[in-house]
Amino acid sequence: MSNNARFAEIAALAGDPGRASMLNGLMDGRALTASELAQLAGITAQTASSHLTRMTEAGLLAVEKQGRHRYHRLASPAVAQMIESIMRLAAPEVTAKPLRTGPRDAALRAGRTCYDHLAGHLGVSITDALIDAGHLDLGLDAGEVTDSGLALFARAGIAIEALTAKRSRILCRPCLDWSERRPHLAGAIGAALCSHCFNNGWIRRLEGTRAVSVTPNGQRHLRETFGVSL
Amino acid sequence: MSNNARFAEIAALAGDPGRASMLNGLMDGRALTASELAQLAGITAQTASSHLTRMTEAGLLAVEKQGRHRYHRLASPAVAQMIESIMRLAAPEVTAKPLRTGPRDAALRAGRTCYDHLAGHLGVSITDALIDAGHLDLGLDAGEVTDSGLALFARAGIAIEALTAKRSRILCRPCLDWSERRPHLAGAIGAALCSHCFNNGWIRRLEGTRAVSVTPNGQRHLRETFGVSL
DNA sequence: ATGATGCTTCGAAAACGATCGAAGTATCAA
DNA sequence: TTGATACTTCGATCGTTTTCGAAGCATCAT
Repeated sequence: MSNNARFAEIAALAGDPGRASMLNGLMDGRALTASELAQLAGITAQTASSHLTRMTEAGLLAVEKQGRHRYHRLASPAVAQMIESIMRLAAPEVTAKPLRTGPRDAALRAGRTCYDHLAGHLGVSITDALIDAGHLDLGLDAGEVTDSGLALFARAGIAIEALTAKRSRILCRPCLDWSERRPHLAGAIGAALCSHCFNNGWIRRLEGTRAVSVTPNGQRHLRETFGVSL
Repeated sequence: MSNNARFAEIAALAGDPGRASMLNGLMDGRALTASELAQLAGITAQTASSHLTRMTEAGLLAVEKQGRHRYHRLASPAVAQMIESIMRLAAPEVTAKPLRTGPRDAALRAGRTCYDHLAGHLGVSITDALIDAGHLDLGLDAGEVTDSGLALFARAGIAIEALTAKRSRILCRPCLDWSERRPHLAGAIGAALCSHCFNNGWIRRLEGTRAVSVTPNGQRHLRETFGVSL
């Protein structure tokens, strides 16, 4: 198959509303079952199954069989990056007034994971606090951690040297937040910060969703260490 | 329209073989006429016209009217980035043996522009030379210019400070080369290096194509300044 | 075993989108 | 004005894709 045909095939896969919903649903990095994805996309199990098969064969998804469940996840960070780059074009003007989609997903808007970093009000608040304090500098495409930021992460016990050492991944970049319509911190630093929060019990995942809640302990640490007011 | 519908719409636009050809053809950053794009995609002018209209309305392309010609180009670097991220997934294994597509596009394989930086044998050679000499360090996602690299670019008259100052764009990153199946230098540095080569007459665009050829003068400078052997 | 759950395969109906011929508008060159 | 070129619009056709009901297979619980 020619390069161009493969290009079109990949893009076309992402170009169906049902499949697009599933891909977006997997953007938090977790693996979901076929049924969950079907419900998420608002289609029947049969339809979802066919979509999932096609996306797996094309290398977009990876499957893991566990008993009678089949867990689907994005096959690689490269897939997540493609999805994000499409999102960015699909995003309405950042200046558009934030339309509230209803109280149903208040928890998601408050805080959630976005592939491997933090998003929602939580993610944006942390990012804003870091920028305001001069620890971080975000452009449209890339970003940089300042010297004071490096010192801060070091004090917090996040080893930045280990991240910069293997330069296989971009250290610091912005990622457009769906609910807040503003950028939050992504890249290796964003991922490290997210796992740090999980590991220290600062945040907890709400059972069965991609939403996360901040524990009282986490609230204190985020305020004291990073100057985040939630 | 919901976010998800817009996401699917954008992806679907890139998911048609004809439109995919056009988008790829515009990846060198130039603006092409509707006829050129139609021929490139192997479709009639009518079909191309409808495709171009749709992509323009969706914000993927920008048009400029000049006499009876209409010049189409990618609407923004964000569009180029999306295309590249899809390309990356569509690319066959990098380990695959480089299949030669015929002598017809030998010039393109030798050297061409890729959106705003250099690609082909030329682009990869420069990148390799910089890496070998320890001026550059490229990972999968990101890259870094070493101190010796910064000094080298400064000596060559490329103002890196101006690029790092406005951090709105990523400075240095790899971009997968189609013909060489290996990464070449992209990002703000890649773009700066490319225009430097054009401005100093080191390379010249072959009339009506995205191919570039190295002038004798350029050959000498590239060898002496950057240690590139072509 | 028996029934329930999770998922896939098959097949047919329905919707959609790409394509191009034909005709129309706009610009250029005499 | 006349004819050529560049592009768009209209309309009809045709192939593809999506979709879901029905049925089948695999796993689990009892």
